[in-house]
Amino acid sequence: MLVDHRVPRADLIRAAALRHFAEHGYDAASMRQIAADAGITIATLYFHCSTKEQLLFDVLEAQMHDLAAGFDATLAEAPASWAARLAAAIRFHIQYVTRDEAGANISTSELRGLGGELRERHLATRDAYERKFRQLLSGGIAAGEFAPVDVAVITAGILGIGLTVGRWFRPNGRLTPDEVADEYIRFALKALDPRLPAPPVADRARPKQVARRR
Amino acid sequence: MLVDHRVPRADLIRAAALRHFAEHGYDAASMRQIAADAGITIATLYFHCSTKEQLLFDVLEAQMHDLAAGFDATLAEAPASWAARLAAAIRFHIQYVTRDEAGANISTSELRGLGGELRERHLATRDAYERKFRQLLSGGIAAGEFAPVDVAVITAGILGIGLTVGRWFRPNGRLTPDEVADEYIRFALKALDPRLPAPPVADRARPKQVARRR
DNA sequence: GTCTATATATCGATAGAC
DNA sequence: GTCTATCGATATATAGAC
Repeated sequence: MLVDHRVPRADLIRAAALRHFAEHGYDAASMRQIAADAGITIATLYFHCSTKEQLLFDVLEAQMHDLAAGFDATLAEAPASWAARLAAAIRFHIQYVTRDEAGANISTSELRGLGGELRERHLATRDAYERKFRQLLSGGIAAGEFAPVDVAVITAGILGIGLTVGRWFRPNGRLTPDEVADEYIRFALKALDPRLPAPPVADRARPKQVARRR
Repeated sequence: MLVDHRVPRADLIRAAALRHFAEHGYDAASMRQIAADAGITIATLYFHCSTKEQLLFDVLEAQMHDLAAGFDATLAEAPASWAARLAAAIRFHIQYVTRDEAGANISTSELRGLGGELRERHLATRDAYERKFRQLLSGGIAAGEFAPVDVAVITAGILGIGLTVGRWFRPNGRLTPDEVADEYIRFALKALDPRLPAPPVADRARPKQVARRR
């Protein structure tokens, strides 16, 4: 009775799929192995999902909605200043991607597996999350709490940092997720401080390009 | 005589492989299609390379050596100040990943295709490039031209930005590669300016975590 | 060096019994 | 809902003629 019916099968399947997509990549992941990991056969797996691509879509969407919900919950209790809110958002994002669960962030790396309408729909979900981050920057700039920057470019940079942190971070490494977040928060808030002068634009002489190997 | 023997076959094969690995990913890329793209059959392809994994290794190594050579050439003619040198390095990196050639940076996304010794060897090549970047930061800090930061973390962040720029940048977009580089250079140099005070450490209260879907 | 033909394995997806 | 068995396509890699 109290065995394991408490976790719906669909969630078991998504969890298994996430592990395999994250570890082997979408194309290399096998539906047979995903099914085995979820304790069923491939035929049963196909009873629960229509195609491999649809399964990837479901996994990515569930993850992005999870991320967005955590973001909202974090900001709901964050202090009022724009700097504090951006700091809380960065810290949440870093903590999310440094969880030791498999595949904390495969939305970018496995997006190639999606095509057509499913791809468009997931990109819209991703954009919605990025827009939340952008509004933190543009709001702070409008309020005079941040120095003016190119909001789209800097937002992409901050999210890009988070994306790659998930790749190199190791739970037993030198720093904790909080310490990593501290470093990036300090870096970003100093760069965004409106009271500080911007450095002179650096020499824009084109760097020397060596011929690429063909 | 002056037909196309000027480009060695091995280079044609690597270029075709790079295109397919970048576009479809390592696992989804087909050796038959790579061969066809290079104007030969799969049997001829296997005459020139031993395995698909070895071909990926060769492609990634050629690209990293290309990147490192460009980096060295850029710094060889960069001004003496650490800020100017870091700016030149960032600009070079951004310009490299925003080239419209296919797969300007697949070293991270397709690393999963390598295992065992080949993986270790390529990681060593990658580390060598990252070390060049780290030395710009640690050198500037030691000289008092940069504020003290965690060199490994900030270097990873800067390279992470570059990695993701290669994903969203579009040649006909709003900004040129130089303008994108300007934005990140300004951001980084301001954050690293030793004459400016660091912002107060942000509230480290743990962000609220919602339960993840299973 | 390049080809045709093929060996062998695994893939995604389905049919149909229970 | 879950299974066994299988279809048809495609994959990497190789054998052997030229």
